[in-house]
Amino acid sequence: MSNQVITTKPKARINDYVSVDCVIFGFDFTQLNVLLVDRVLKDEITDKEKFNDLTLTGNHIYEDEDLEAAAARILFDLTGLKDIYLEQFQTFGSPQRITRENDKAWLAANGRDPDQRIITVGYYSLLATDKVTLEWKGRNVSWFPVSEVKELAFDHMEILNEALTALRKKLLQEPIGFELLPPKFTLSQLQRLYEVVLGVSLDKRNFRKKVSRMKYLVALDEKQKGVAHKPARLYVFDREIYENTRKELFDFAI
Amino acid sequence: MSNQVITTKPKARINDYVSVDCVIFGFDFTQLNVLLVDRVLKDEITDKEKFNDLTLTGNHIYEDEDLEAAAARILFDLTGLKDIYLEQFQTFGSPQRITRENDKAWLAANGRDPDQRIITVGYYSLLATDKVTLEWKGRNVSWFPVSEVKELAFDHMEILNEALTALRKKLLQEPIGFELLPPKFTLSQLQRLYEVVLGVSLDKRNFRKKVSRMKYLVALDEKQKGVAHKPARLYVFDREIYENTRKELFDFAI
DNA sequence: AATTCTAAGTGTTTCGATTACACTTTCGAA
DNA sequence: TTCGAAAGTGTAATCGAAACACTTAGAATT
Repeated sequence: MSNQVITTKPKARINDYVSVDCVIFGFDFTQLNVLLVDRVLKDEITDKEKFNDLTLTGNHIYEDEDLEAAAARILFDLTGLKDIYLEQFQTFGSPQRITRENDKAWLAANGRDPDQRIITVGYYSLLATDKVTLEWKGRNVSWFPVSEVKELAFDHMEILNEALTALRKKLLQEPIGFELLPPKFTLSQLQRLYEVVLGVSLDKRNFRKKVSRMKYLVALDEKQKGVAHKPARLYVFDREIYENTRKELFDFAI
Repeated sequence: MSNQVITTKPKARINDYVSVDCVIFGFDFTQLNVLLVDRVLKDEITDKEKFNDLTLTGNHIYEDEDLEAAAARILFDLTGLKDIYLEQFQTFGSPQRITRENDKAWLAANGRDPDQRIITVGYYSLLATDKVTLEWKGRNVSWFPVSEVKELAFDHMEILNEALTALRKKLLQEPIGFELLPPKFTLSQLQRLYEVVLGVSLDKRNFRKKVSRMKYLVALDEKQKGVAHKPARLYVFDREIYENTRKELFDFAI
């Protein structure tokens, strides 16, 4: 059986036992959202928005492809964007990852061995845009508020939970929140981001006092427009200042 | 060719493309050490203690085996110990992991395809003992001070560096230092552990003030014996108190 | 028995960060 | 012109971090 290669890259998978899954987070100034794909083909959908037919976006790894490159490729397919923030957070490889009957049935129906354990390298990514494809491989794609997702297909709920835990830890230590915001943002938007992701509420004055110490958060001579209240000042994150002034944390929690 | 199975477990590897590597750390009250294996068989050693023939301890994953179970198995083989602290820290899967000629030659000589990319799930483990086997699969095994290891076979130096970074981050946030100490230890030993692992020097009085706030660090009515100076009080880490009083950190570094 | 060596153990002050808390301002919309 | 809604601003109290030097207890030596 001949296999016509039409791209310049060889597209052979390294094997069927390893995949990369990508937990794509987005922020709409109100909630933290995650991009989910319906595993049922668009044509065949009967019962809309059943969470247990929703999955994270995953894919196999090609022969000459780095793990992170595979995650970036998934992202590019869904957003058309490159150079997106990506972070490897955990690898999942329990032999009993798939237990539910409907998951096994889906795998069998899609030509895979439901008892074959797959090792999945998990990445999460942070998007500052809500522009994504609405369809991927003939399947519906859409944003869901993380707080409302209670059940997903396969073990993807566990993967999402671990991604969220990793994101929170990271956010507590490094200024990655900016990856979820447009280049120019207000302090209230930034505060809301921290509140939503960490699940806490923060005092406005104390928050502003704290961020005013961060030199890499630069105030612009520019204000919000078209809002029905006092317009907020806009800020940018200056990566260069951050890289030059960042210091290691040595406040240990023994 | 028949293959006699003598254990009760099926010993088939899931495949040859995935492995688990285990970075085994130990602490001798003076230095942080790492357990390394000479990839050259004992019989064949000509030039002793060449770092570029030293490797971390890794292994394949069996069919019915969890990733962490595979790491625990490696540990058990080397120490005879179970329930060792284990932490998954990163998965390595670059297609160009092996570049050096001597590494490729070693793989070829050991019946493997030197150009076959292997995906390795990295765990680190913390040992409170220096008791380990001195031989593993016919190879020398020994402790080396982490600070003196500059070069390792394959990409194991990178893996060790990432493990060390992960260990430091973890140590800054959770009281895992106790895993590297015997059940009873002195405050000076604990301080030295933090200094060595984090690569800093700490003020004795401030350190003691800080740890005295940690309720799970329990002072015993017991002292060091046989030391040629004022004997230090012994302490234990009370895991139960820790679990019951631990609170999430919400001091974010924006 | 006295001396020496070595690490254990102990308190105070200064400084900076965290917390708690309420009113005025500026815009668009009605 | 008024109203609604979010932006923006300061102070006092408390807590933790950092800097810093001498005394004590035991083993080893004389």
